Amino acid sequence: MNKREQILNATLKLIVQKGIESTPMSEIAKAADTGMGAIYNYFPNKEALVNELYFYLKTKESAIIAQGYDKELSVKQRFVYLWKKMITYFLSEPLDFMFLEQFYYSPAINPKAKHHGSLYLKDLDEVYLDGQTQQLMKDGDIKEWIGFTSGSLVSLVKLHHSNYISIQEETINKYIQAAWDAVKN
Amino acid sequence: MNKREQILNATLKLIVQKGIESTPMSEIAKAADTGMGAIYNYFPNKEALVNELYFYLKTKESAIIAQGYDKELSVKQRFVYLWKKMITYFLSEPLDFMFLEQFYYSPAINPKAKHHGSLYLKDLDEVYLDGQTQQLMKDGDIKEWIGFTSGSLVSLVKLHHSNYISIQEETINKYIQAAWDAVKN
Amino acid sequence: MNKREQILNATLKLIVQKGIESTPMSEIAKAADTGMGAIYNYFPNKEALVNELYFYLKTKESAIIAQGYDKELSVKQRFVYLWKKMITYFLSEPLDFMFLEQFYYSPAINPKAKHHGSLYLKDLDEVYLDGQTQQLMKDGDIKEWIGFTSGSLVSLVKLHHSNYISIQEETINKYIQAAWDAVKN
Amino acid sequence: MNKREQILNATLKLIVQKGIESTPMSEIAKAADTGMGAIYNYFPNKEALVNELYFYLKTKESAIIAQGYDKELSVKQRFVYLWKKMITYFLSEPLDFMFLEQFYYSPAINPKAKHHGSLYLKDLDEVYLDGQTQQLMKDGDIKEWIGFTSGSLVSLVKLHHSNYISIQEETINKYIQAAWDAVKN
DNA sequence: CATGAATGAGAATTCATTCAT
DNA sequence: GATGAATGAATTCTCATTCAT
Repeated sequence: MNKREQILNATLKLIVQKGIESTPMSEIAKAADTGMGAIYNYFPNKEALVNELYFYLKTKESAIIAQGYDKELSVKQRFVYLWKKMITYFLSEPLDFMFLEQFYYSPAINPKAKHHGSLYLKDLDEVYLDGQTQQLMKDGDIKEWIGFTSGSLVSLVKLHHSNYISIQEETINKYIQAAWDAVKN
Repeated sequence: MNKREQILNATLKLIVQKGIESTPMSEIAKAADTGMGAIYNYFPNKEALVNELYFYLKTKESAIIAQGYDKELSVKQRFVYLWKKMITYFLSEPLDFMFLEQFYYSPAINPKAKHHGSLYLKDLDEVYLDGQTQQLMKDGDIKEWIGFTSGSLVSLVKLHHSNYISIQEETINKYIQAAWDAVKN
Repeated sequence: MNKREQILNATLKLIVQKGIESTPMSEIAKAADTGMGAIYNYFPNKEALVNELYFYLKTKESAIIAQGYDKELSVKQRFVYLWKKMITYFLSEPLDFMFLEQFYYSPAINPKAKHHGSLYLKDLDEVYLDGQTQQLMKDGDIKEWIGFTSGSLVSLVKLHHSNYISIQEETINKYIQAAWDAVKN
Repeated sequence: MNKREQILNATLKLIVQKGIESTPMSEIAKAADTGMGAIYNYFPNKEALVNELYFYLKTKESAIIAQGYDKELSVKQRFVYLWKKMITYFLSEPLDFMFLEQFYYSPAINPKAKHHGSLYLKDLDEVYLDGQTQQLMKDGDIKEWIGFTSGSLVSLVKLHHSNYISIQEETINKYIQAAWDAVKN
């Protein structure tokens, strides 16, 4: 892990725990094991650091979800594959998940960084498009349907990380099936 | 509107627009049309103000959703009624919605205020319980199923308020039907 | 006790315990069992209140010390009487003593109130003057000698109220005798 | 003089002149020729600053009084030496003296800092102990006797710095002799 | 007269950012 | 490049004083 990533990860951990404004640059420096000045070699200021962190995590998320993805599978198989990848990732990386959730609406994240949020949807777009073309899935705006599915599944992760429920590996499949029931024709 | 609510509403508006830490108490006072000191007569400090705002909105949400609710209706009718009420409320009150979403995970909200979040679920609980008893709905943890449904629908509101999509009255029914398809047997 | 004295005594207690600036007018009002506005009927502002308290205590001190004083007694008898009166008073009224000690030098007390400090010395002045005239006591500036004696005895009260020592009734006489040894020819 | 001492001395001067609460940190910073933030590198907060100042002056006092002290001298010589050193120091450093006097009882000084007050008494203790052993001085609690002597002499310094009297070099000896008369057998 | 809510100036403290080393 | 002490603007919070009731 290079110094830039050290800084990003230290920032992630501290910000999720204490919030942006309760996390001084000095503490980030300490946690990243550098001096404060060094941070300013990689990021022009605190705001940029936080925004780049958002971007960094979104990119990471996309990469992980797309990993091992096989375009040749059936619509339903791809549907299950992608959503399962996402849930698994978010369950295994609470900090990543909580940061992204918490700052989705935050004015601390500028629109440019936020926009990147939709990049990973390309594969998903295709699945839903194919699903509609093959009459397997309900008609309508694809962005809306993806949001709909995503919301239901992410919601479970949210409850899990809030300690209201404890999601098990086997229940994931059940809920992905339900998500499919919602969108299928 | 009494002074306490004036302050809460001014706080809501400013915090959603600019974030907690970019909203000085002095600006809240100005927006609420009081002196700064008056705020401290109602709330011991800024943290408490934000937490009470969270609590206040959760209470408001519960009240609005439960309004006009008829326990005698069928499971499906109650399902539709409650979720529609929620979506309509969140679509009509973007500030309320964005605040609650944004601070769900925030370390700025303490667990006590957060806990209140689940209070309004009593009616929903009943619907899902009845649904399972009558074999109309899939088995499993009710909290999980409510989270699942809620997530899918809230997600649409989220996209709407992010200007990615524009939800119309008629599409709401379509998505509530899909949410039903997900949970029904 | 009239309201003015209620306020003065509440002020005394709170200020000795917590200091002037850590004692808000609102707390004084509460302790004096009045509203804040009432205080401003008796004292134009906080500074005046504190200064009048100083003056009030100095007057009280003078009155108590002079009480039962008999000018016809011998120099030594009067010396013992007055200093014993003073020590007894200061031992029995820790708050009075601590306030006067603490604010002797304080810039919070203006010179006019402070000046009053020497009023009660009239009787003492006479004792020392008579003592010098009768060649019983050492020559020199009377203010200095009174200060000298006063310092030694007050110091014991100070140690007592600081819990470093515990002065007993019988030891008072011993130290007044020593104080006499210091000034006698 | 290092920055820490610059800050302590600026604090001393301002606090004696205007009192703790009328001395903003910003003014201390200006007087110490630093930024406000720098003060907080040396002292965690204002209260700590004042307490450390008390401790600093007590330590300074001890050091100065003990300077050049010769344990081999007679009891009386040592008695005269130590008290003269103390008076001379307090006469030459009005700020040190007035600060220590003013805050002896102040709730602004915590017991820990105050406790240090008695450390310098070790040499004095010995003098009084030897004096009693050699039957030169009156019997009784040594802490009380030291307080007694100290009080009488300090009182003169107090009057001097209050401009009620003007102590001269030659009169010091007179009063130390009187102090000796008080304690001698 | 008495009350105590409201005001807002003023203080302590924090922390992003700079820059001498 | 890296460091972290120093800066001082900005923020939270307090509380003396006023004044409508």
